[in-house]
Amino acid sequence: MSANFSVSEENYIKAIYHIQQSVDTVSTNALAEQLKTKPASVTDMLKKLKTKKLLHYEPYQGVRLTAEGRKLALGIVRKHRLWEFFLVEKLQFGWDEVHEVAEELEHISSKKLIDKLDAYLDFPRFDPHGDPIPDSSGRMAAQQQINLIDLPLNTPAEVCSVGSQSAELLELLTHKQISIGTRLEVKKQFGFDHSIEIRVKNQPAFTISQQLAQVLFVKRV
Amino acid sequence: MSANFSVSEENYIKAIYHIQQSVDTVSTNALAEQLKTKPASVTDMLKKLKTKKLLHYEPYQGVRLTAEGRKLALGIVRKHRLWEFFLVEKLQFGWDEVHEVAEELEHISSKKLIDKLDAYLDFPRFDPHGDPIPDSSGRMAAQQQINLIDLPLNTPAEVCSVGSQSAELLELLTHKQISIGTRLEVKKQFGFDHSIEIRVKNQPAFTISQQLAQVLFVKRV
DNA sequence: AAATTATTTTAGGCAAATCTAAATTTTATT
DNA sequence: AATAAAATTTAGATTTGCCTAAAATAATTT
Ligand SMILES: [Mn+2]
Ligand SMILES: [Mn+2]
Ligand SMILES: [Mn+2]
Ligand SMILES: [Mn+2]
Repeated sequence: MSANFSVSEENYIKAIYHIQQSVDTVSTNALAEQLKTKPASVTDMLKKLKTKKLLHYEPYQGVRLTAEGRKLALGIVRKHRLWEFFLVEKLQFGWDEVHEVAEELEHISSKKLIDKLDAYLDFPRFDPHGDPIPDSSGRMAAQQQINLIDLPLNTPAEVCSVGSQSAELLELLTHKQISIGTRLEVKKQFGFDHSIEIRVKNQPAFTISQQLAQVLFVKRV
Repeated sequence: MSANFSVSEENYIKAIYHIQQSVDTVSTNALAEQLKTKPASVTDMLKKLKTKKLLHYEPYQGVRLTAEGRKLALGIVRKHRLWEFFLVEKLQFGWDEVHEVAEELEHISSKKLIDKLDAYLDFPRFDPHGDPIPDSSGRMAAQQQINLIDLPLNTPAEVCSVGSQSAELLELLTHKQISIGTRLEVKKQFGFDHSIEIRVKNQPAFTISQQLAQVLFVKRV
C-alpha cells in the first residue's frame, strides 16, 4: 500500500493537477514551462508515471491524472497548504515568503506527521493565500476566490491572494496600500482598457489597470 | 556563501560527526555500516566531499571533518534535534517515534525556518532524548547523559534516553516499568557478569543485565 | 492540398549516487 | 619476514533525472 514517490515525481503530479484546474488535458510544453524544465525531460517522466498508473498518457495526446494520481496530488497540496498555514500562523512568516519553504516541506513523507499537524492547527480550511486545504481524505471546500476582474459592481470583497510575488508587483501593492485582507468594492469597469475603479474602505475611489486586477484574487464578504 | 548540499552529502557529514564523538578518525567501514551502504560507495563520496573541503581524507587513512564540515554537521544536528523537540512538545509524538521523521526534516534548507522554529519553541537546550541542541552559531551545552553502567552507586539519576528502539528492548523496558523520566539509583554492581541492581522510587530493588544497562542513558538529578 | 510552423518524441549523453567484483593496501598472525 | 586476513579502493554497471540535437507528428497558414 501507498508507494513512495520521489520529489521529482511528486512535483510533476502536483503541477499536472494544478494545470488541470483550467484545462482538461495537459500539454508537454505547459508542464515543461511550469516545472522549469525541458519538454524532452517531461516526456521521459510522463512515460515513467504512466507505468506507475498515476496518469493517462498517449504520445502527442497530452496527459490527465488517473484517480490514483489525483489522490496523490491532493495529498501533496494538503501538505503544502497546511505547512504554509503553520508557517504564517505559528512561526510568523509573511504570506509572501512561505511558498518556497512549503515547496520543500510538502515532500516529507510521514502521514502521521501531517495529520497531527492538521489537528495542532485546528483543522484550518484555507491556507494563507485563500486556497482551500484538502482534509485527510482529500475533500476540501470549494474555491472561494475569484479574480477581481470578475467581481460584480458594488459587491464588498476582501483580497485573499495575489497571482505573483514579484518585487515589482509588491512595490505597486504597497504604494496603492493593497494587501491580503484589504476590503474593497468595484465601482466602475471601463471597457476601453479593462481598467477598473475600486474603492477601499471610505477612501476616495481610484483606478487600477487590467494587468493589476488580473493578479488580484478576492472573495465576497 | 553557504553552498547547497544534497541529502546524501548531509547524511554523510552528520554520520562522520557522530562517529567522531567516540573516535578521532573515521573508517570507511564504520561509515558504510552507519549509513547502511557499501564501503565502495563511501569511498566515492569521501572523494567528493574532500573536493568540497568538508573533510580531510587520504586513501586508506580514514577521515576527519574540517572546521567547515563540523559547522555543517552542527547545523544538521541542530535541525534534527529542534524538529524532534517540536514533534514531541507540540505535536504529541512519542519520543520513540520522532527519529525517522526528523531524519527527513533535518534536510529542509531554510535557515530562517529553523531560527523561527527555535524561537517558537523557546530555545530548547535538549531534545527529547536528552541530547543538547546547538544554537544558531553552533554552540551547545555539554552532553549531560552518561551510560547507566558508569553511574556511581547511590546517585539519584533520571533515564533520559535509550540506545536503541528495537521492539524487543521496548518490550523489556515496559515490563520493567522503565521509561524516559524514570528516577532510579544504582545499589550494587556485580563484577562477575556486570549486572547491576537498581532501585526505582521506593519499590524493591531489582537486577538488570549488562546488556540492558549499556543501552540506558541517565543524567544525575 | 501543400508548405510552414509549432509541438512532441526519440536518440544519445551526462552527473549523482549507488552496487558487485576484482585489485590493492594495510594490519595481524604465524 | 612471510603469509593470511581485513580493510579499502578501483573498475565497470545501473538507475534516476536531466540535457541538446535531430526526427517525427500535429496544427496552422498560405
Ligand atoms: Mn515541491
Ligand atoms: Mn498557498
Ligand atoms: Mn537525514
Ligand atoms: Mn534525538
